[in-house]
Amino acid sequence: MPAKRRKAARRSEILAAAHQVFSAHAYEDASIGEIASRADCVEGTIYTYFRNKRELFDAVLADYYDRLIADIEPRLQAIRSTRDRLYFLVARHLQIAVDDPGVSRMIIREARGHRDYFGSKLHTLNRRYSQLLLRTLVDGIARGELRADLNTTMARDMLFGGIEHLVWNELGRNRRIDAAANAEQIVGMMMSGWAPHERAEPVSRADEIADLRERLERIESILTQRR
Amino acid sequence: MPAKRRKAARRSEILAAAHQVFSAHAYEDASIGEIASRADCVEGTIYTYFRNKRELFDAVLADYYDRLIADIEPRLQAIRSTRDRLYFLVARHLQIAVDDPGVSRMIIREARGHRDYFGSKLHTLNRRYSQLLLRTLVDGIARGELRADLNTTMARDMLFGGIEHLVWNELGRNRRIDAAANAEQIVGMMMSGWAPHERAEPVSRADEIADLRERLERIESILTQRR
Amino acid sequence: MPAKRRKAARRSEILAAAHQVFSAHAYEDASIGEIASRADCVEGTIYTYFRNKRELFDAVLADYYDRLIADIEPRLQAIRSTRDRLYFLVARHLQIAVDDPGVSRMIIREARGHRDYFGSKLHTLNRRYSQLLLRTLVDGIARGELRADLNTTMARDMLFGGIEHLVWNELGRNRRIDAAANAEQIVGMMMSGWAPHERAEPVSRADEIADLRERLERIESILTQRR
Amino acid sequence: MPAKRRKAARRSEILAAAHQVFSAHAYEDASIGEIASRADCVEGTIYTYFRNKRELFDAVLADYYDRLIADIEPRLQAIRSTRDRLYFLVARHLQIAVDDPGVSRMIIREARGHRDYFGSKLHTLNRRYSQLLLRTLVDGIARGELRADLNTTMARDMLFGGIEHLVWNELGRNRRIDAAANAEQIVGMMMSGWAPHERAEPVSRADEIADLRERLERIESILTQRR
DNA sequence: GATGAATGAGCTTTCATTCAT
DNA sequence: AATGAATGAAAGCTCATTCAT
Repeated sequence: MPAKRRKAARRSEILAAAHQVFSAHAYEDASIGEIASRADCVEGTIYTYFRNKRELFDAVLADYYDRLIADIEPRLQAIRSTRDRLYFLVARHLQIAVDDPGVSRMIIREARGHRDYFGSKLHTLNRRYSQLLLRTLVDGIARGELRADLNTTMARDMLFGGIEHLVWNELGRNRRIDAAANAEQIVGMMMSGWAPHERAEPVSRADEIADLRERLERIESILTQRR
Repeated sequence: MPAKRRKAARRSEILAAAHQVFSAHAYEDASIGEIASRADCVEGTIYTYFRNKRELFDAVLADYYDRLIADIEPRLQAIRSTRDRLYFLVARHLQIAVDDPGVSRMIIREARGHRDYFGSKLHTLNRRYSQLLLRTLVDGIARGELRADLNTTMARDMLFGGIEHLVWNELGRNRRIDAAANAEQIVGMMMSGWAPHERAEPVSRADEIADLRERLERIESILTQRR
Repeated sequence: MPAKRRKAARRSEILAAAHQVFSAHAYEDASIGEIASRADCVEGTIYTYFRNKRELFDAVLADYYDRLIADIEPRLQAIRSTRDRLYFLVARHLQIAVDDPGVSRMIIREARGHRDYFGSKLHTLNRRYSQLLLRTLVDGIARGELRADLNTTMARDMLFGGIEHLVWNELGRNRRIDAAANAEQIVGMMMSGWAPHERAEPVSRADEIADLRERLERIESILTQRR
Repeated sequence: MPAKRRKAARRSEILAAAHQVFSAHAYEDASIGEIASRADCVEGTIYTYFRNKRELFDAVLADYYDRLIADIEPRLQAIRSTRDRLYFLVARHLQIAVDDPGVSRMIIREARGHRDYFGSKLHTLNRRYSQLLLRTLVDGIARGELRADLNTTMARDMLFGGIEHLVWNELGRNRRIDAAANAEQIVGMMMSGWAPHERAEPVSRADEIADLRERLERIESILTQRR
C-alpha cells in the first residue's frame, strides 16, 4: 500500500525534523514552521500527523525512550553482578548525552520546571526508564551486594541527578564525555563513598585475580566496541 | 536624597514582583505586564531600571545568590569537621527548596537547557555558590577526613545534581521536604557509599596478579584523565 | 444496477450526516471532516457528490423543504375554513421546531444575514413554502373570511416572523413548545387583534376632533422631520 | 490629559471601524485585520482596548443599544395613548433598519443560531430593549386600551418577529422602507386583527371633522402605498 | 523619572479543497 | 468511485519593546 508507506515515512520525517528542532531550541522557541521546513512540508501537514505541538514533542520523546528501553532491558538482565549492572546503566546513560546531547537537553529542560510534568506522558516514560535502576538497586540489596539499609530512591536521585549535573557541566564546556571512564569513576565513588576507610582486601589470590580480570575485560571490551 | 531613595525602592519593588512572577512561571511564560502590575507601575517603567527582560531575570537571581552566599559563608567557616560542613551545606541547599521552591525551579529550569548558559551571569553566580562546596571537599581531603583520591568535581556534581533531582521529585509530588533529616541521610550515604562495609581481603600476591594490575592501571589512567 | 444504487445510498448517507452536523453547528463551524466521518467516508468522497460545502448545505435544506411541502400541500387543500387552514399551517410550522430544532436554526441563521441570500436556492425554497400561507390568505379574503383590506404580505411576515421569534425564545430557554396550544393562541390573536372588541366611540365631537388632530400632527411631524 | 483623550478617541475609532466591518460581514467572516486597517492601526492595538473579538463585537452592540434606549425611553413616556406608543415603538424599530441596516443584520444573525446566546451580553441588551414594548402592552391592558386577555409575551414576539421578517424581506429586495407608513399599517393590523368585524362608526359629523379627515386620509393613503 | 499607547513580528492552529493513485 | 495525504492561505492573539509626552 503506497499511501500507507508514504504516511509512515512522512511521520518519521516529521519526527526526525522535530527531534532536530526541539534539540536545538527550548520548547517555546521551537517553531512548527521550522520543523515543517526541515521535514520539507508545510505546517498544515504536521497537523495531519500530530494533534498539536505538545503531542509532537511527546512523540519525539516517547520514540526516544522506547528505543532506549528496548536497547537496555535485555542487556541489563544478562549482567550478573550488581556493580556491573550499575556500571552498565551509568555508562549507557552517559552515552545518551554523548550521542544525542539534544535529547538530554530536551528532557532536562522540559521535565524540570513544568507545572504539569507530573502525570504527563514524559513523566511516565521517565519513570519507566528509572525503574531499571531502582530494580537493580533493590535486587542488589537482596543479593547482599549493596548495604541493607540503602535508601534506594534517594540513591536513584543521587545517581541520576548527579549524572545529569555532570553531563550538563561537561556539555556546557564543550568537552567530550568519555562514558566508560566516567561510569567507572561514578560507580566507584558511589559504591565506596567519600570517607577514607579501612580498605577491604580480597581473601584469596584466586578472588583477586578474578576481580582484576573482570574489570580489565570490561574496560577492554568497551574501548574496542565504542560506537 | 529622596529621589535616589525612591529610585532604590522602586528597583526593589520591581525585583520583588519579578521574583514572584518568575517563580510562578517559566521565563517565556512570565510577562513583563504581570510584573509591572504587581510592582504597581507600567511596563515602560521597568525599562528605565532594566535594559530588557533577561537582565531583569538575571538581577533577580543575582540578588538571590548574593543574599544566599552572604548567609552561608561566615557560618560555614565556623564549622569544624568536614562532615558537619557537608551537612550544613546540604541542609541549607535543601532549605532553599522548602522556603522558596520558585527560585529552585527558576534555577533548575533556566540554568539547564539554555544554549548560552555558560558564561552567563547566572553561571557565574552558580559557580560562586558551588565553590563553597568544592572548597569544603578539597579542605576535607587535606585534613584526611575525605579519601585522598576523591574526584572533587565529580563529587560536587553528584551532590548538587542529586539534591536537585530529589527536590524536584518531592516538590512534584507536593511532599514537604524535611531538610535536616534528608541532609543527614544524604551525607551519610555519600560518606559511606552503597557497598556493604566488611569487605573480603586479598591475602597474598603473585605474578599473574601483578601483570593484570599493571595492564589495568595503565588503561584506567587513560580513562581517568577527566578532571 | 448496484453501482447506481450504491451511489444513491451514499448520497443519502452524506446528506443525513450533513443534516446532523449543520443542525448542531453554524455553517462556518460545521466541518467537512466531521460530516465525512459521520458518513463513514473520507472528505474527498464528499466532493464527488457535491461540488463544495455550500452546495452540500443547500442540498440538505432542499431535501428538507421538498419533504415538508410534499407533506403539507395535500393536507392543506383538504381543509375548508380559512381559520382552520391557518391553524394547520401555524401548528405545522411550530412542529418543525419541536421535531427538528436544528433545521430551524439552520434556516433562521443562514437565511438571515447572508449577503447573497436573495436569489439563492434557499430563498427560492423558502418562497415556495411561504406561498402556501400567502395563497391561504388571498383565498380567505376572496371567501370573505378575512378583511378585504388585509395586506397579505405584511400578514405573512407578521405570522412567520412572529413564530420564528417565539420559537427562538422558547427553544433558547429550553422550554418544550406545545404546537397545538400555541397555534390556537397565535391564530386567535391574529384573527381578532389586540384591541378590546367593543370599540369605544368618540363621545363628543370635541373628542373626535382632538383624536384626529393628534393623529394628523403626528404624521405630519414625522414626514417633515424624517432624517 | 492628552493620553486619555487619545485613548478615548482611539476606542471610538475602533468601535466605528468594527461597526462597519461587522455590519458588512458575518461575525466569522469579519476579520480583526480589516477592522484594524479601517481604524488605521495594527491588530495588536485593538487588543489593548478589547480583550478579544467577541468582546469587541459585544461592545459595538452595547454601544448601539445604549444609544437606542437612551433615545427611546424619554420620548415613549411622553406619549399618552397605547396606540400611539405602539406606533412610536414600531416606527422607531423600523427606522433602525432604514438608518443602519448593518446593525439589524448583526443582531438578527448573531442573536439567532448561537448556542450561547441566552445569558450573553447581547441577550441582556435585547431584553432591556424589548421591555419597552412589554411594559407598553401591560400598561395598555391596565388602561383598558388593549384586550384584557392579551398574551403579552406572545404579542411581543409577533410584533418584533414580524417586523424583523418584514425588514429582512424589504432589505433583501433592496427596497427602501417607509418607517412611518409601515408602522401605521402594522399597528393597525395588530390592533384590529385579520377578521372582518363590525366596525363602530362615528355618530355625527361636522365641517371641521370632515376637513381634518380629508387631510388625514390623503396623507395616510400616500403612506399606505406599500404592498 | 514615569507614563502608557502603539507597535508589529511571530506564533499555533484550522479547513475546504485538490489530485495522484 | 473512492481514497486520503497534502496543501496553503488565513485567522486570532500575545508581548517585549519603544518613544512622545
